[in-house]
Amino acid sequence: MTGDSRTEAPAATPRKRRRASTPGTAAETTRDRLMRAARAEFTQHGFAGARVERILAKARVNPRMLYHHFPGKSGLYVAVLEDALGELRQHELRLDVERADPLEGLLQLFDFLNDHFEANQDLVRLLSNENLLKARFMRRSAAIREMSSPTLAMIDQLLARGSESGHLAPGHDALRLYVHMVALTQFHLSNVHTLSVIFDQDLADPHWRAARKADARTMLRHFLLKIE
Amino acid sequence: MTGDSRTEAPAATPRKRRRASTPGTAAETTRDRLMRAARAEFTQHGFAGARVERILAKARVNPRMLYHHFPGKSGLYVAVLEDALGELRQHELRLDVERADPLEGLLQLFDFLNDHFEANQDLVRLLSNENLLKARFMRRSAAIREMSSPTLAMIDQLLARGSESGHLAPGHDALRLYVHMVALTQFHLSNVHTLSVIFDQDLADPHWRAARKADARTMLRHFLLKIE
Amino acid sequence: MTGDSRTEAPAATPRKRRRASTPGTAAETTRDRLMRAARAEFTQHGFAGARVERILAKARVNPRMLYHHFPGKSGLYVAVLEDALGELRQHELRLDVERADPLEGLLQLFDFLNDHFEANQDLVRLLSNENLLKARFMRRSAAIREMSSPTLAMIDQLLARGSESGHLAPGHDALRLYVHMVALTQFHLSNVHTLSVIFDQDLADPHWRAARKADARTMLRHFLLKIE
Amino acid sequence: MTGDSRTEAPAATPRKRRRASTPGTAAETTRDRLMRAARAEFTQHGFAGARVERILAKARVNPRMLYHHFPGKSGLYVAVLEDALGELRQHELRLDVERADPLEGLLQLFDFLNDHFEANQDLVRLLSNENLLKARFMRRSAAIREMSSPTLAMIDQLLARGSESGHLAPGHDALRLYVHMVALTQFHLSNVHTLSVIFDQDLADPHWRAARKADARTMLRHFLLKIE
DNA sequence: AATGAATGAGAGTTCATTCAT
DNA sequence: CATGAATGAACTCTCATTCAT
Repeated sequence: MTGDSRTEAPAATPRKRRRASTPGTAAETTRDRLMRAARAEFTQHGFAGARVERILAKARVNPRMLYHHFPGKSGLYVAVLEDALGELRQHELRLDVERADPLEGLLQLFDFLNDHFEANQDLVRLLSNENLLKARFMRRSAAIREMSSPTLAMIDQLLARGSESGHLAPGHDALRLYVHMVALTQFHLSNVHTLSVIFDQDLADPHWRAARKADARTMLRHFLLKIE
Repeated sequence: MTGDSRTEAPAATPRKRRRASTPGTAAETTRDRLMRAARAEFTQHGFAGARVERILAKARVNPRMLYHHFPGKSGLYVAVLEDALGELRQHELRLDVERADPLEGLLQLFDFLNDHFEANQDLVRLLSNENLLKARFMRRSAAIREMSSPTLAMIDQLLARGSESGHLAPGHDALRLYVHMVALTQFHLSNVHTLSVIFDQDLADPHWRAARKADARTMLRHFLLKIE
Repeated sequence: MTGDSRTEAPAATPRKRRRASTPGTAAETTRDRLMRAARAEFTQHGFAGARVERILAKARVNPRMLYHHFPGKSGLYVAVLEDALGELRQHELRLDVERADPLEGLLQLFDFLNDHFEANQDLVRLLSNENLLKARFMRRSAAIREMSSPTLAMIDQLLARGSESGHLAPGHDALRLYVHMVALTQFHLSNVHTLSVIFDQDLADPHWRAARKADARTMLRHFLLKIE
Repeated sequence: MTGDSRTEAPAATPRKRRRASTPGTAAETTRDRLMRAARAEFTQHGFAGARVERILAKARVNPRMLYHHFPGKSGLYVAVLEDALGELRQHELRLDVERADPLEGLLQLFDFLNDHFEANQDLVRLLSNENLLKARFMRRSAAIREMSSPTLAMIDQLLARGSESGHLAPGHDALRLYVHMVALTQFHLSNVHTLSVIFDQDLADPHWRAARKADARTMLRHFLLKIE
């Protein structure tokens, strides 16, 4: 562990800084290389399992440089977390909430979440790991709290319009709905390996995933429309 | 935090014999103390973050004894994992699958899972961590695979009887259904801290949890009954 | 290390004690089993590399029993050493020194040494290891010093008779001759593995050994007969 | 005890580069200090008996640095072994094989070996210990095999020239001859302590050694010239 | 903006031996 | 004559970080 006297200030702004950072290009900053390497390392090994030395080697960077750009291992970890969550929030907001059909809008959100998590399993692993740390680092990042709020507002709006127009059942709660959605789009990813071993089936198989998604989507639609 | 004051027979303990172990007695064997301490430590810190020294201290046991009873840190970890999963499987099987009404049976399973995970968050954290390790250790345990197989069979049976009698929609798949159930009973737990921070609400609140459970239960019932 | 306050008394008499000890038989004393196991262990791993636990396991004996029969690891080691050397000396004395032809007698001794070492590589390894320990343990054993003296006397006698009769060159020294003999019968054994690796040839091959022995024997005969 | 104040280039150092290393200078690199300390430690205690901690203390080096420069205890041990054997081979090759009189050449080799081993008893002990380990580590070192091959070739050449010219007996084998030579130059060293104790005489005494060497040299000359 | 050897605390593991029974 | 769990010191090795250059 490190001490971490950092309390608020987001040591590393997660948005693109300096020349758009085209990854893979030779003209990648030392800082960028560190971030990329760190993301891979933290994703693969979690915070405690991650090795600074491996990050350094992968980024082909001198130890001193890490401590020049970041406060230390934890600082780097926070930066990576902010970066990954930033990407999620940034894309999430692209939905046209104002005019979309409420049911369709919500299902679209579901689809987006499903596909984003499947495409960015880094993020899923980072979040899973961060929860195991009891959100110790996330808690300190103002940036993360700020970037999350719009989502619930959007859902709220869709639910309101939907229940007003009678297309959606009333009484739904935005946060709860969001949690259900994420549960149904993230759980099978944050547990692929264990589930695959336990039940001796490959849950990473695209067909299996497609069937699962269809199930989940159906479940959600019925839930939103529930009459009874 | 987690509750587990279990003293019962550890379903999965293929290692040493345990001298009649008089459950509930104060006389706890060294091995038992190690297991309890290890479970707490691995639960709290994950495998990489766990410290053998702390386990030893908590169990008031000499370093050598750990290696007398277990092959090492990993061996101890696997034993803990088997123990925790064993408890789940053992109780799961107590459900009366044979005679229960299919829908009721499945919802009963849902209730059981929901309550078991909420009562045994140790297990949830262990599984979450083990997945981050890509099920590296679980993969070695035949015991875990074996103890898990009856679960799907049980669900299969209920689904079959339900669709035959026309009470349940046909075409459901046992594994997929189980994954949905676990998603809807585990996700909010394996992400409490992160979600609570991100949305600035306490997802550990009993009322919130009760409401969430009701939602999930409804969602599941509709899904099972779906006619469309 | 252990302390070893033992200075003189040979804790363990190496000669057969109790019922002739027929090795391999079920009626083998605990002490015998310990000796057999210890000899194998010390032979294979040397003193520092030997593990008390392995000896215990191999002898199927309880730790306490080792310390009942021996003062500890070192005591056991000394007993093994005495035992192995005792066997050598005991056989060596069977030559008829009084009447044998001097040259033949000495060559017979050479043959005996050659064959005994090849047949008892345990002993060779034990001696090699003991020298690495600077004869630390051997030095303490009065038994070993006592059992060795007859050999030189025997050689002396043969050399004397041989030089008197003119059959052997004069001026030979018993100890030096003995050292030459042992060098030429033991070295290739106490270095088999290294030499085999270094020169990429199998020095354990019986043909190679036979040729080597013939060489050595010739060398020795010429040496004893040298006129020049 | 052993003398080796060597500061020359370590013939066998296939690892890190050594910055021009100005031989003879007081400025000894960390790696050099480690090697020197390790050589002393492994020589004195063998591989199993050697303590990394003592090497570290003697070299005044931080634990981490050992593992920065070497793969671990075994790696360090192998490096020491290569170093010591490298010195032997390097000097061995300085003999003028091409032009020397065959008999003189071989006796010169004998003299060199005798003196080198007496002066570098480190090497003798290392080899003896390595054989007890069944050449486990040496086997991994290609460097050692490579550096050793010229030796036999050299002997072969001398034997060939000698038997052609009729000065040496025909039928000699290079490897066997080398083994005899090393037996007669190394055995009394790799068994000094045990022999000295067993026969209660000081085999380290220079006079004794000189007489022994003379004996061995004679023995070898006669062997090479043998007509019979 | 960059280097790479150095640090010391602490990681997991293993040792020969002894205690309670 | 026998058990096997217990001991604590010491083992090899690894950690995130910083120093001298």
